[in-house]
Amino acid sequence: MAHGLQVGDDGRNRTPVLPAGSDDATGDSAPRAGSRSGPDGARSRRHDPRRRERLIDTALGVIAEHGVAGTTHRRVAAAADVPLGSMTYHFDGMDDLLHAAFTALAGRTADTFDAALSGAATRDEAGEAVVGLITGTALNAPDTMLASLELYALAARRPQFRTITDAWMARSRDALHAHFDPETALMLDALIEGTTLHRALSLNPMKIGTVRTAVERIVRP
Amino acid sequence: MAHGLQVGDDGRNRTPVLPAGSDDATGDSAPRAGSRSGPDGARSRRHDPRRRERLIDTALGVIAEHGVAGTTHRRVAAAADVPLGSMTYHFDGMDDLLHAAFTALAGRTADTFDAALSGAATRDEAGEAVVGLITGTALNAPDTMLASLELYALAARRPQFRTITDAWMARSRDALHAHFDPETALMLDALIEGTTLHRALSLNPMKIGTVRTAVERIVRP
DNA sequence: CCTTCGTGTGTACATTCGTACCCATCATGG
DNA sequence: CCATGATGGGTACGAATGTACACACGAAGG
Repeated sequence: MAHGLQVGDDGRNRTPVLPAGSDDATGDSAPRAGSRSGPDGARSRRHDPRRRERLIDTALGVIAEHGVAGTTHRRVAAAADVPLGSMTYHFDGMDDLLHAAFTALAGRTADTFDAALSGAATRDEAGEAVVGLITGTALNAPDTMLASLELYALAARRPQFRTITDAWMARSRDALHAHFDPETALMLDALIEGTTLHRALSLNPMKIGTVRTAVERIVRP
Repeated sequence: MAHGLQVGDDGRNRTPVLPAGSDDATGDSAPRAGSRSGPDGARSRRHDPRRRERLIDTALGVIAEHGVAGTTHRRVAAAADVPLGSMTYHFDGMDDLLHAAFTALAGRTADTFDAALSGAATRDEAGEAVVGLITGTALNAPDTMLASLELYALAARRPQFRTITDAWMARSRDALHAHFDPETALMLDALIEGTTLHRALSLNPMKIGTVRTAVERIVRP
């Protein structure tokens, strides 16, 4: 059972069901053999615990590469090397997959945020931690940045995804509140957002020195 | 002729073509009558100069509402009340439509930017103009904000759209350079981006006073 | 040992999409 | 007044997608 997705549920059967692979049987496929393999060649066909988590990770990669638009069950399944049917088993639908993927993304990013800021003892160290977040690899990994953009666009349009961004932003603000007054935290948050975005899109990204100057100016009392 | 789209080109004919509306003829539609109308009821069937521009405008609205993902020829055509075939006539394909739409969006936004900043005489006035841009209606119209997000996501993934964002950002920077040193202009640009984004996504958007404080801190020498 | 049920897999189907035509119609310019 | 080409319009077709099943397996419990 996954997600309360029940299998033989409400008694409605749709079609009489044909015996086996009777009439169409596309023929191509050759589904066995090489693919889906452990180090050994032959078997390794089943029993994949944590497959759902693996699918979520894979989905984030697909989202980053192709956008929410280009994220299809088939593409994610192929990238994770699982059969298409596995998607409908583990997720209630496309929205469920997207929701799970973006929730994971927001959670990890917020964790990174928390970790960087919780290590700072002084206000100056906190400022430098912010500089590190903006210029570091965690927030700027192309996959993370691209997927975040997709989440923003999605959340802006579909309220059901706003809860993810809301929770994310709340966690970011809280992490900043530990070191800065509320207003400054808000401004810093916006600066981080804009700077990260610009660094991702611009051909010649802002120098780290400029980032540091900007942070210093914002946090300067 | 539009865009070198030639009509009877490469000699391959696909199917014999059936006489008129023979077999499928979905039945619904009722394509004449009310729709597509000027103020008068009956005719008004053709001659629509500037249709291409109208389609671009409509496409921006569709992009804002449904995202690039949900932007289809059929949806744009329906929204603009033109037949589907008109899309392939005026645009070489989906990418051409998107490119035209986002180019128009970037141009208009940059115009707004220029206009606001060119009206400022002093550094303080320029700062207040920036505050006005962030909190004003032009950049924050939901359609503009949403479409911009879509453009960012698209440009981040497809280099052919980067020229649009690059030109846009260059114009923004230039407008700021008229009043601020290059480094400050860069920081301001990032701040504008992040603040606008946060204001669009957040449930309780940053107060205008906070925006003003942030701008003042950044431009503070 | 055998039953049973959660997990995994393969495939069909309705729907929607981009695009490519072919035909109709009007504005021009001779 | 007519020929002509640009413009507008309708529709068919292959491809891709989300989803729903029907079947296959294998570990847990008797």
